[in-house]
Amino acid sequence: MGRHSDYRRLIWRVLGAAAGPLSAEDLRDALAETGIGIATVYRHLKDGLSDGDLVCVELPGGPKRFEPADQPHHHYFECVECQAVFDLVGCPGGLDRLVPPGFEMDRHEVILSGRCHDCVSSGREAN
Amino acid sequence: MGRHSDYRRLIWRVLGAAAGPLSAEDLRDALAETGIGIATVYRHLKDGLSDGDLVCVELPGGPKRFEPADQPHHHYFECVECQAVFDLVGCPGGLDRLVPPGFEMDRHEVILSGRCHDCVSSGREAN
DNA sequence: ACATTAATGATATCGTATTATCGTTATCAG
DNA sequence: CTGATAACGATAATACGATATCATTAATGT
Repeated sequence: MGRHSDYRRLIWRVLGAAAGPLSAEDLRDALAETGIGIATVYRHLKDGLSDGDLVCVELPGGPKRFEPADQPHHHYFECVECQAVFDLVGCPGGLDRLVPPGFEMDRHEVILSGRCHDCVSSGREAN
Repeated sequence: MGRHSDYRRLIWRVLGAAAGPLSAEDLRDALAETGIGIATVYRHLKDGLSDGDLVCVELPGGPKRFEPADQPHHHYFECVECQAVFDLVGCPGGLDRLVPPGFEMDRHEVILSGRCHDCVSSGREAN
């Protein structure tokens, strides 16, 4: 095997412990001490997608983010200050009544945005 | 004045008649007969944003889309077949209860996806 | 007619996220 | 030790949306 075949394990561990989906850069930063290169991060993320272990989350105006595939249906909160994305629990009902006649909905996404706990309590302000 | 100062009017007319927000490319295609260039489209869109006449809508994995600013709060349906985006009327309630303690929500977005009326009735299938 | 100005189109350039290339290095088998 | 293999890092290349540049042309005023 190659030099550090445990990078994959490290990435999985970081993703598993995260409060929400992480981007490739987030992961590289989280593992900066190990000296991991961005190419390696993308490689493992790609493998994870093919293997079905990871899912990709796209939010408006940001890079692709990734999280373990074995999570129940949920949505996201994006902090406008620190750009972090947090998983939310639960799902609002009543979405079906928004669907126009003749349309067929098979997915939905709910994205809340505002300031996260840390940014609120540290008083960071939008400018 | 310049050659065709009515491009702006044309763009506004197309946006006003559209079933949802349009991208710069959508607009160029809609006005293809006029020979409008993509630079002109972007120029007028940019002006519209500065003037507050237009708003920008970003959906995951797509280009920026634009629509008139004088519309009531609403959400979107994106067709996975033809990629068109449609305005929806109404807004599901109960989003506040998704906000974790200590977080402050100031915006939300709801995006439904599936197949639009035309793609359903014409039998186009996802592959 | 002539000069001025503003709008335009072609295209070059940019920014950013992502992927591909390739030489290097660690690990392992014989 | 030697050769093969797989993982790696640096970085070149790509994709694509958006912007900047610049010469051209239409409308306007004189």
